Amino acid sequence: MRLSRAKILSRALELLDEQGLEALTMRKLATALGVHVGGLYWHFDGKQALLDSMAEDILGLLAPPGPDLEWRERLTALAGSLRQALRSRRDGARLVAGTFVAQPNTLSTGSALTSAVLNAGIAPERASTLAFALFYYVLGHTIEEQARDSQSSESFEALLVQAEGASEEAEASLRSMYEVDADQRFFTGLDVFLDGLSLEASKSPHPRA
Amino acid sequence: MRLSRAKILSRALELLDEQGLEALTMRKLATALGVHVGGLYWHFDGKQALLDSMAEDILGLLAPPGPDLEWRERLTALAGSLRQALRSRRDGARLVAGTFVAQPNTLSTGSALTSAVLNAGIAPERASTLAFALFYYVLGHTIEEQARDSQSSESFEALLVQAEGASEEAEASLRSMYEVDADQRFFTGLDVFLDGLSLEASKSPHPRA
DNA sequence: ACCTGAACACCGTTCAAGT
DNA sequence: ACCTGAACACCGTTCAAGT
Repeated sequence: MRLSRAKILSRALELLDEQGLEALTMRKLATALGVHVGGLYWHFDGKQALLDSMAEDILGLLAPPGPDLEWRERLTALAGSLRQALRSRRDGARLVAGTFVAQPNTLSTGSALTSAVLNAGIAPERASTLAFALFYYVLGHTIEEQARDSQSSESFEALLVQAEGASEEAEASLRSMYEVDADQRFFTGLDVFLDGLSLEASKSPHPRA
Repeated sequence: MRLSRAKILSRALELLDEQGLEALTMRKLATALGVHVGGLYWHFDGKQALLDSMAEDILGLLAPPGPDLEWRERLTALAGSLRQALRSRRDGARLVAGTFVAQPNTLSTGSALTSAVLNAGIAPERASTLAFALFYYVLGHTIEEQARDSQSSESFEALLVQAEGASEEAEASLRSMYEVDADQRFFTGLDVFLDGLSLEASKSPHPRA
């Protein structure tokens, strides 16, 4: 069974789903491929290079929104699709957060977000800044979602008990994370950001679309 | 020289500043303290417990805003102070992102944000969700800021060259991260979110303050 | 060109034994 | 109570040597 970048990559993504980011080691990956560790280093420069490729692969799942969407629907679709892409693999958000790659899919994700923000009527010199702001929100939210997936519900109970002593707000905060489902929390925060964008655009309009 | 939780913790934070999160190992920490590795495990249950304590220590730097501030000023101060706390140590944001602790400072950070959002006039059942949204934004932004600090400017040049081939937007995006300073990017994104909050509050007002 | 085999320089964690 | 000393079970990476 011959090796190849593609084969290594897909096996690595499988391992990620099965065991999580922590357990993804070059040695386990080699064993899973029926090969000695050293062999991997002919195809990839190192573990980080492999992780970068995995992140790039995940961002490749981002669905380009239909071209006839209004800016707000377009940004909602993009942000939702980005979140889904990150959620497609266990620890996907943390994986992407740990890499900073200039590869096709990563760059096109950035430019898709930026052009959608431009379409909202935001001035060019602020558009990319705000596109990144949106990206950070999606990334941060999804990291936390997946962190919760990996946590046993018992340890979350314990956390709640701890919080009860602290303050009303602290307890209510945690409880809402437990009760309100992730989709709703995600889109609630997103909508507030988009409300802000539309207000920003109406203040100093740069018409487009 | 006797060991203690406090001594281990402060030496660990120094090591973090000097070498970064990757290089912070139990063995190096033990050596820096003039002690054998095993000794650390009497004071901390494991490396994660130490990291949790470090995160808790960092969040302890969050300055409580004056009580007579208007909600928007209060949230701006809180978010800015949170960012500064995370930036007080090398890789501070990534450190905090990797922990999910129910300890006093962590919980009080959450409740400070939540009560400030409540003060903005947001309905209680949405306040904590939006407080978290804000938290994710600050965390994500600061992680990226610190990632850039740790990157050589040459590798950033190389990234830009890569991006030039991709698309206009991609290049402009990256260039803006390079040119616009971090403070300005941070508060630009924050303002948009706060604009959204005020709009949200005016739609279904829950008056407070 | 592509992989083996073995080594190098590390890790986190445990635990009997010492003091 | 607090730490030593030593071991266990891992890591990522390199590289001569094989095919």
